[in-house]
Amino acid sequence: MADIADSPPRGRRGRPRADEREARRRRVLDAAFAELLESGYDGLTMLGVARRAGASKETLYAWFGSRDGLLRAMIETNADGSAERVAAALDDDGDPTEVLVGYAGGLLRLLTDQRSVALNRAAMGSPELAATLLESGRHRVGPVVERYLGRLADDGQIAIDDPAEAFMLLYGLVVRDTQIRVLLGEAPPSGAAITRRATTAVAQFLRLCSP
Amino acid sequence: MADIADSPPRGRRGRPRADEREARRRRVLDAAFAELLESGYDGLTMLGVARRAGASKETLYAWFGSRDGLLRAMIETNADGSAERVAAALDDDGDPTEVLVGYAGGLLRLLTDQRSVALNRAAMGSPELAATLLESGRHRVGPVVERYLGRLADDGQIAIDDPAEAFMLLYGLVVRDTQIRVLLGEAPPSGAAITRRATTAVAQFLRLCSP
DNA sequence: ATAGAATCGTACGATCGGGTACGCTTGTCA
DNA sequence: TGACAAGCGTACCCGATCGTACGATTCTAT
Repeated sequence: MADIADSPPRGRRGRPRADEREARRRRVLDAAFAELLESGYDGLTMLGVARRAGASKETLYAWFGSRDGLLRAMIETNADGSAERVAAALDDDGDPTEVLVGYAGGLLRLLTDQRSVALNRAAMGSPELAATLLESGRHRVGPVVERYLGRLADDGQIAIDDPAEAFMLLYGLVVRDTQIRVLLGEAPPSGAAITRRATTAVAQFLRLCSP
Repeated sequence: MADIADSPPRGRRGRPRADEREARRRRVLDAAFAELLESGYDGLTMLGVARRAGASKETLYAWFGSRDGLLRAMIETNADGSAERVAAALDDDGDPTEVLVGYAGGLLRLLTDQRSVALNRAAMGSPELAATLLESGRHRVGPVVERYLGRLADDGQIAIDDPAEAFMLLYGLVVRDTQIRVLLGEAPPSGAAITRRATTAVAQFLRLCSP
């Protein structure tokens, strides 16, 4: 239902100022996300996006080349934000438990976030998109976490053999099958549930990582 | 590539014997799975299935009513097999560790099985199918495992508060993000990797479930 | 043998979405 | 102020697929 904010006047046309380009692009991507949320991968039509964004089909093709190009742009936009948030959560010299709980909560929130869910669902419908998502998402975030865990191990705070293995363990304890369930239509966990899960998962992780 | 075995002679028509009906139905479902595997949810067309099964479109509509009806039949067929296998794995009075390792391996194999993967991907494209999958899959298997864990707890073999919670913990330790990765196109784990994972996961589970 | 059921093959109508083309409008910049 | 770029609206083509219809064919049952 949520329509686009009408920042540019209704009949807006003509050559835009440079700073408006960026806003326009965001508006189009927002519209695309909204369409994806409401109608799913199949339901995402170029005409629908264009209408919702107050743009024309031809503009979309000029900017993104094709429907897949639009989807790719959406994935990359979303991944950029995710990677930044994860890196920020781990860039903290405080108590490892707290840092990890913060990261774990963020991870759960991220994975069950509306946009991520919609994109993951969409990616299941196209091998190319799936590869893009895997590449720009998991393969970019994993190493960051592994480095952090490696540092903890070097400091003797935890005892692990392999940072990658430890990362997967932590991931499993935190996420379990939550993401799949949400992808299949279950309601995402509440904020309280996320906090609870993050806390117990990190506790279990630390318990498994001490002699 | 794998084409259909040509049990019924090429030009086969006319009223079939009763025992052939069942075989025919399986052939059609097999063909549908093959199409789904190769071409995905969007690529699964009634004509394609009909051709591959050596049947006609009209027959498919007579049997399944619609494209969604066919998909639903596929999900239910697959779920029946899965539920049976899980129940069988847990119907064993032997050493809990061994039983759990057997179950864990079976679970991983199940979740990364080609057909399950294809069906899960398909379900992401349609809320109705997703609900069907969730209902006939997870919601049917979960309670079985929880009952088994509850029995272990009653016998004092493990210390847990809530069987449901314990089930989720075990699930997380076993599966981690394996299913999602496979859904997104990564290669499924090898048999050896599955065994390894099942063993360590159960060990970790038991370690977390003892005072 | 004969009737009739099940099914094939094929054709058909309808809808829908991707992608393209083009004229008209409206800002920006020189 | 005038030229030009950006973009809207709309119409159009094309291909694909769902679902339906119907005659022709071949097997089973009586």
